[in-house]
Amino acid sequence: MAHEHDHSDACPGCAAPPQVAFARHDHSHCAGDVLARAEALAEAQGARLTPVRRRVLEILLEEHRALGAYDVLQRLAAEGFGNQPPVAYRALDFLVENGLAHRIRRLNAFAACMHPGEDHAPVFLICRECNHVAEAPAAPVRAAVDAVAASLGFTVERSNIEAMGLCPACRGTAS
Amino acid sequence: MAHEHDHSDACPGCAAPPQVAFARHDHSHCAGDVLARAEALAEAQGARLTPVRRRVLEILLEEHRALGAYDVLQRLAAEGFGNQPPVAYRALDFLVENGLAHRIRRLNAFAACMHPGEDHAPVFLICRECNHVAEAPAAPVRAAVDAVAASLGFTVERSNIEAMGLCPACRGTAS
DNA sequence: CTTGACATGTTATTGTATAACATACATAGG
DNA sequence: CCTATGTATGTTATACAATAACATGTCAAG
Ligand SMILES: [Zn+2]
Ligand SMILES: [Zn+2]
Ligand SMILES: [Zn+2]
Ligand SMILES: [Zn+2]
Repeated sequence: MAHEHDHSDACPGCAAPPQVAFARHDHSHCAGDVLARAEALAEAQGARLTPVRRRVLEILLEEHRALGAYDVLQRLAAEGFGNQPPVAYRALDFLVENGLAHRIRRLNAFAACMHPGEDHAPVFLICRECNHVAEAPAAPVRAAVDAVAASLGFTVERSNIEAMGLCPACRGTAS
Repeated sequence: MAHEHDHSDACPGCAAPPQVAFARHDHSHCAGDVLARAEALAEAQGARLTPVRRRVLEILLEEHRALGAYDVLQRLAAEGFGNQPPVAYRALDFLVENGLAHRIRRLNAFAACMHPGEDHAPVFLICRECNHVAEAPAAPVRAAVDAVAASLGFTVERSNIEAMGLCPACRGTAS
């Protein structure tokens, strides 16, 4: 489980962020679901989801938002894991490398992947007001990138597609 | 002029990068052209292209590649401008803000905009071998991003679209 | 048991970016 | 002319992000 408490109760980890996500997903259970899928995926790939790595993934899922490496590190240290930057960076890099998390370059931060296993080329929508990050599937976007790259003879291997703007909640408030 | 020397001669600034860009543009004159357009654009927008700012833009154009803020700073200092980080960051931020340069987050670097004034949503193609960066127009990509954002009620204001991969030259070499 | 591969941990350093404040310079209003 | 105001530049200092290099621990193959 991603949380130490019953998920059907008020969930501090999930409910905490005031900006409760603009994506329409089952927020109260997504963390647990994703973690289960992530475990299966790691197993299938022969990747070892060790305690630190797993805990980092859980932390990202519990927060349900983008966290800086040092934020993660702080939590790890409080739980008895190493308290030096490489501990966090190595675990985060592992997760990114294995498709279990993403790096949000605009924020110098990391977020759990909400669709592990599904071969996806995600677009990240970042609200400039509440800082909430949504991971949206974007096959068409990736296709368009590939097309323009191909026209220049460039071969795309990885891509970061990040958009800043206003989420529905914050756009309403701003009026 | 962007250069102190006659551009029809061998141009150290322009010819230097071994990887001569995979985009098909007139490299020997693009810097001068872009600078001229940038000046006109700044004028039109009421933005003041002061000596430092202009010099930073020239540096980016001369190198014709993505430069870190500290690379730029080093050159500025060598020419008698301030030698502290904010000097470079402020000029670079100004250029980005006014559409005269772009920030390549993946590289923690900045590059002159090759199409100033044209309302463009650029895609950056970054070669992992030679580090060359090409700025490709990408209206279809931006449209796709807008579409997925709209479906979630998100309003896109700015976007970073960066792709890592192999440029034509390096793909040939790698074989 | 020894070896090798890999994960974790630590120390130290490098690289990137901004806060806060001081100074210069223009230009508009009195 | 002179001062107020806005904006640009410069400096010091610090915060934030990432990696290099090395030491220790763990486990499984040979
Ligand atoms: Zn949740
Ligand atoms: Zn928001
Ligand atoms: Zn050139
Ligand atoms: Zn290349």
